[in-house]
Amino acid sequence: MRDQVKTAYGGAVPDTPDPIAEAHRQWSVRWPEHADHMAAVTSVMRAQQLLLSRIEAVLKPHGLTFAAYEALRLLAFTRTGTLPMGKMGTRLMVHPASVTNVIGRLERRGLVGRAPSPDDRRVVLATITPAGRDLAEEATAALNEAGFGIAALPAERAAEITAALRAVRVSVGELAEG
Amino acid sequence: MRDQVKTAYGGAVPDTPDPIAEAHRQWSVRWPEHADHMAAVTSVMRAQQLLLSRIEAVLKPHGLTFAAYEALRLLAFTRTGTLPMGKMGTRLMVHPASVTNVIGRLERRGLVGRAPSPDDRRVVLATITPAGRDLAEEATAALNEAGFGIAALPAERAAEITAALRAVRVSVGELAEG
DNA sequence: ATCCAATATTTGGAAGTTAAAATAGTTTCC
DNA sequence: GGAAACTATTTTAACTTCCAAATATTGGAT
Repeated sequence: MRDQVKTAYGGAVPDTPDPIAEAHRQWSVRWPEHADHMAAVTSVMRAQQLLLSRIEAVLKPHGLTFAAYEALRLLAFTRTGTLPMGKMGTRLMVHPASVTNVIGRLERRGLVGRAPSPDDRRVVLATITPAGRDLAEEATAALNEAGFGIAALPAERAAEITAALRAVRVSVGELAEG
Repeated sequence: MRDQVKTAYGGAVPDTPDPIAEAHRQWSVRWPEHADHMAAVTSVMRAQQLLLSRIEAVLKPHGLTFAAYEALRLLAFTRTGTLPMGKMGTRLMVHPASVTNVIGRLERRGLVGRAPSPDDRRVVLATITPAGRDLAEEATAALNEAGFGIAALPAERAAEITAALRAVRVSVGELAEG
């Protein structure tokens, strides 16, 4: 079992002990006052990449991408299983066109239905079907079992991440201070 | 100045005080032992989305996407300004096909050159041009000025994020414990 | 010398993203 | 009652990413 440098996208092995620490060092030489920000941003990007690839690997056997899973879960979590397209975009923080796209694919698979709202005919209502509910439940169980790709991480460490990143969301104005 | 719910993709305003806290509550009801992991992962995804959109806004006037910037910066940071395509993929942690793609675009704009390696004819060497170097320098200055999208965040908070996320990278096996 | 397994890159295709324009329906306000 | 302004969704087009398959090239084993 050699320590080869393997495939390198999803689950990867860099050729430097810690590429981010290395970049931080490089930055410190020329722009010391910005090195911490650079490293934080790079860390977020890299963590997202790692987590996304693990999560999509868990979801793949169920035929879902992360985007599709999020949409399905959102619907499954509402009492009626129905939500206007626009509302979904807001909740998921994605572009309306992305909602159209994802829901379109889910619809073709019979996991959600689509119908114009009786109240406002501009509005299109997406509704999760029983099959969609089953799949959402199934996929959620799989993700939980897999600890969302970070099962090995103690819960306290996970909570620290949430807390540390709340500062970003506040700083960017998504959240009120709190 | 009303508190309207605005555009909602790039820089967004959710319709709940803190959507992640809300999701954590929901999760706690049914899967309490996984709620922290779910929240951490969701936080990373959301932070990445927010930061990426701010960073791309800074880079846009310079005609670069974040991916293009990273590739250019990587080349600019090597002494010779030259790297094999494969090596770039490893360093940037992206799929080889993505490297082909990005370098192709940079090449068309005269920011990098491409040439087969004299040593190994399977290998293609990408080299940054003087114009590429200038642009990289310029874009880096812009990013620094913008504090990488989190100028408002104190450096200590930024460092906390890097530290907290190092745990993820370790847990996933990208990094040795340290 | 040759064959075969590994390596490096590119191509083609599915998915996702965004911005901008098109379409349709609703509301507001004279 | 009708024009103008606004809102919701979809379409289109341009990018980006990844995967899987194809194409070259190399290097080691026979």
